Amino acid sequence: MSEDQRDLYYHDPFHDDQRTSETLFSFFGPNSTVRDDSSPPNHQRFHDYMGLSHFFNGSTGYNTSATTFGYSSSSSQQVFSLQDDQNPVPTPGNLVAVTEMTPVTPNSSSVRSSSTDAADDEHELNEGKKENQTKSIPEDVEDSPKKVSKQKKKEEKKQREPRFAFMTKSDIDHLEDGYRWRKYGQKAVKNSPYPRSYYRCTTQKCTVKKRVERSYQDPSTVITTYEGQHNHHLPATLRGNVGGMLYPPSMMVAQGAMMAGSGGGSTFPNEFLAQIPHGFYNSGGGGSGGGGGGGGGGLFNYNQTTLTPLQQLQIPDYGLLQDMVPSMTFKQEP
DNA sequence: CGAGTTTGACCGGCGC
DNA sequence: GCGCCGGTCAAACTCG
Repeated sequence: MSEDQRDLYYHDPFHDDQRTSETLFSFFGPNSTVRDDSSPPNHQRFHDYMGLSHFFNGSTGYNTSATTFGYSSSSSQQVFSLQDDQNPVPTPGNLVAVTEMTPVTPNSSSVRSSSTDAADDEHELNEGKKENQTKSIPEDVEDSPKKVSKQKKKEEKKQREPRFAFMTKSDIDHLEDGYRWRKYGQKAVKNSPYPRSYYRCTTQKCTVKKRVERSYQDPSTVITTYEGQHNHHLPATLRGNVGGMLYPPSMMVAQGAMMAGSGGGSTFPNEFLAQIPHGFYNSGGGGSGGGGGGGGGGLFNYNQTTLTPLQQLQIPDYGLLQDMVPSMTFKQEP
């Protein structure tokens, strides 16, 4: 993995930057510009925050502007939350989560290479790898299609699937998000006692991958990184009609608009929405749901999982959320 | 028996 | 060139 990637995955939102605990939510697209440690203080960075509604409206594609946004999160910690323009407001009981979006500069060299590159290279890459690993082709065959594909690979490598990551307070490593995933690897993470798991969407021809790891600084925090874009709907058969639950018609429309607007689209709203409301859904599904009782003060709880993205998403109020996910009971923290 | 997980090996990129 | 490291593969294994 390149240094840049390391920046993306470690320095930025997940590890080093946790000193500020503001980047609980991170989003990056291809060739993201990496924010370094000399980034402005938290409140300054709120200048760039945007609400998820922007995504829904398609007004800002992840790859067309350098934007960040935050969302409120709940936990026992207190940080601050975003309210209207860049006024970090303390919100007792809420833990701030911030999504950082970084501009996509096609020619940027800040992010490149590594075997995890673009998921659209995946098939080819895998095939190449398979060949390499299982057959160990002799050098003199180098002229063959393999070489060509290698070159092609290199070229394509510069384009990578959009990725976004977020952190959730959870005892569960692999959060349900409505999609079906197959684990294809696990690696020990440097400087962390917790392994990183690699998942791939099990749907045929869907190249979306995700990584799940636990923050070594805050073991209660799970870091999930999505890469790629689903080319299919949520599996309807999975734990009830998840897809239907996840996407209220309005959101589906907004999603479509966003996709069209950003030219090629981002997986962000898709995945993000999948991630968020699913917790609602599950929590409410079986019965009373875990979110009702109060306790540590989550916006909602999913078993031991606390997902907390509401306020900064600029979702107007909890009533709306209630409308979106009727099976779930929401409560707002003071 | 099929689908998913585990795990050791392998590969490629990158820094030194 | 070498070693480190992240990402992936695939055989073996587990589970329902």
